[in-house]
Amino acid sequence: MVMRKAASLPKEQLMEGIASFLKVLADPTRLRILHALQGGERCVSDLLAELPCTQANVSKHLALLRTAGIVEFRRQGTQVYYRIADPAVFAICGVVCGAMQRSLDEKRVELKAGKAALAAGARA
Amino acid sequence: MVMRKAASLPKEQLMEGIASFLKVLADPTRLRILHALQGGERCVSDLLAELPCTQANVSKHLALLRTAGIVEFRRQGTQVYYRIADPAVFAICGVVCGAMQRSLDEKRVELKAGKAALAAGARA
DNA sequence: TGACCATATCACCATACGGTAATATAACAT
DNA sequence: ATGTTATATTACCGTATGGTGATATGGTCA
Repeated sequence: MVMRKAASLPKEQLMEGIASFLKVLADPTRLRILHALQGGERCVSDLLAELPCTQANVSKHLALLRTAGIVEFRRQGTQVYYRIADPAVFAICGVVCGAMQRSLDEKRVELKAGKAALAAGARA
Repeated sequence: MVMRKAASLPKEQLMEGIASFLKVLADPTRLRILHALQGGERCVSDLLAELPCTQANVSKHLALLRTAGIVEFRRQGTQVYYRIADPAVFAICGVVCGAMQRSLDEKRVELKAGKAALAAGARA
């Protein structure tokens, strides 16, 4: 039996995919939109009320999130309700926050060590 | 006793922080660098050997990763060895891969449903 | 010192991206 | 039909970003 090469994309393409997914998340306005959607479905005008944004701008960001598969939507009358498609988004943000926290803590420690070294140098 | 306002940044700034952290991750070349570093410390010339990149380019990307606190480095002679500062990076990539996978699966299902609907429509 | 290696930084270009105003589309009401 | 509201799309502008070649910096060796 011939072994199929297990749908593992050329790794090169996987990197491209991860990068373009992350690019969509890597914008403060889109993160604010996702944060607003964390409280449940919202229609575009709800989002407009919560965000300091133009309607065109929000719509553009929503389109991006939509094509990335990060949000889904549903029409109700003239309104369009958006919702998070996969809560993994919040897991990502959580991990990022943790990493940032650790990174900051480390910087703080290094800073303290640096000051101590300087003081020692001054005494010498 | 006066309650301190618990170092909770204005949420606005938190979004900016997460976004700029993710922006650093959201580039295929930098992901390739991180992937190479997953096998342990590498010096710049090692990375140059593994990546289809200019030296200036790799150096620029490493500088970005450094200032974001994603990698750390150590000098040894004329060489500079880089390493991952926090393996959370890989956790993030893992979660992203999972989300992408689910998103693709969903698209596949919708596609199938769409075809079925078309077929039903054709029969009607 | 000077030559040589590894790495970092600079100046520049082309492209991508976020924001906006204007316009288009879609659903409903009259 | 016409008008109105809600959302999407388009065209454009300014800026940020990735890539590159040239140059600078820093360490080692003779």
